[in-house]
Amino acid sequence: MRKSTTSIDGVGRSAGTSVLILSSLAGGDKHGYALVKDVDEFAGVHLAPGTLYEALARLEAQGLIEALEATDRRRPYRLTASGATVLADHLALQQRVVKVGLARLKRGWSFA
Amino acid sequence: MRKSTTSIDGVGRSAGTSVLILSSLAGGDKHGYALVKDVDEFAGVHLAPGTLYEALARLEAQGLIEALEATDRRRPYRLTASGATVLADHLALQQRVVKVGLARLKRGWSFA
DNA sequence: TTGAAATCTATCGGTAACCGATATAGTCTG
DNA sequence: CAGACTATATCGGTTACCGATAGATTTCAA
Repeated sequence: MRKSTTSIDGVGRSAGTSVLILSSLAGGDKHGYALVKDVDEFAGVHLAPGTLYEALARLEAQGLIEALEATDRRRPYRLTASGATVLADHLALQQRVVKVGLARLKRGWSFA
Repeated sequence: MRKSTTSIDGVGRSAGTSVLILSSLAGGDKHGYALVKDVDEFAGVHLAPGTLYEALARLEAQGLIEALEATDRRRPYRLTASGATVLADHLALQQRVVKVGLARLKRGWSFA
C-alpha cells in the first residue's frame, strides 16, 4: 500500500538515514527517541525503530558516533570527530546535487 | 572490501539514486549510459548498471520519467511534469537537511 | 586491419538498508 | 487506574543497491 502522491518510493532511503542521524547529533548529544523526534521536526522524516537502532549500531561500529553512559532508561549518543568530518563531506555532496538539480529545473527541463 | 575512508557505508544509497537520475534528466533527455556519465560528473557518484536500469524501470512505472523512441542503440528517457514536481519537492527537503546539518556543524557540535 | 577500448543495454544473485509489527516496561496525567 | 507517552529492542519481510557477467556495436590507434 502506497501512501503519498508526490514521493519517490524509498525516499526515507534517499533522504539518508545516516545523514539524518548524524545531523541530529551535530546539534547535541541525544538518545534514540529524542533523535527520532528531532529528525521528525527538522527534516519531516520519521525513522522507524528498526531503521533507527540498526543505523545507530552501524554508525557506532564505524566510529562515527559513540555511545555515552546510560542515565535512567536513556542511551545517549555523541557525534565523534570522524563522524563530523564524514557528515560535512556528505552534506557538501548533497548540496552540490541540490544546486545542480534546482538550477536545471529552473532553466526549464521541459521543452514542450 | 571497503574503499573509501570518509564514507558512510551505503552512501550511494543516501545520495539517492532516484534524485540523481531525475536531476540528470532535468538537464535534458538522456539515455542510460549518458546519464551515468553525467551523474559521475555533477555528483561524483557512479551508478552501477544494475542500480541504473532497475531505477529507470521503477521511475518509469511511477510515471516520473518516460521512455522515448530508441534511436540507434540508445534508449533515451525524458523527465515528466510529475517527475519534475517530485524532484523539486525532494531537492527542497534535502536542502533543508543540508542547511540544518551545516548550521549545527558550524555552531560547534563538539563541546570538548 | 585487427584488436583493444569505449559505448550501450541488460540480467542475475547477493547484501544490507529500511520498514512495520510486536514486545516490554517505566512514567506521567486526567 | 487507564491510557498516552517515553524509551529501547528484535524480528521477518521487502527492495534498493551493488558488482559480475554478458553481448553487441563503434571507434581508433598500432
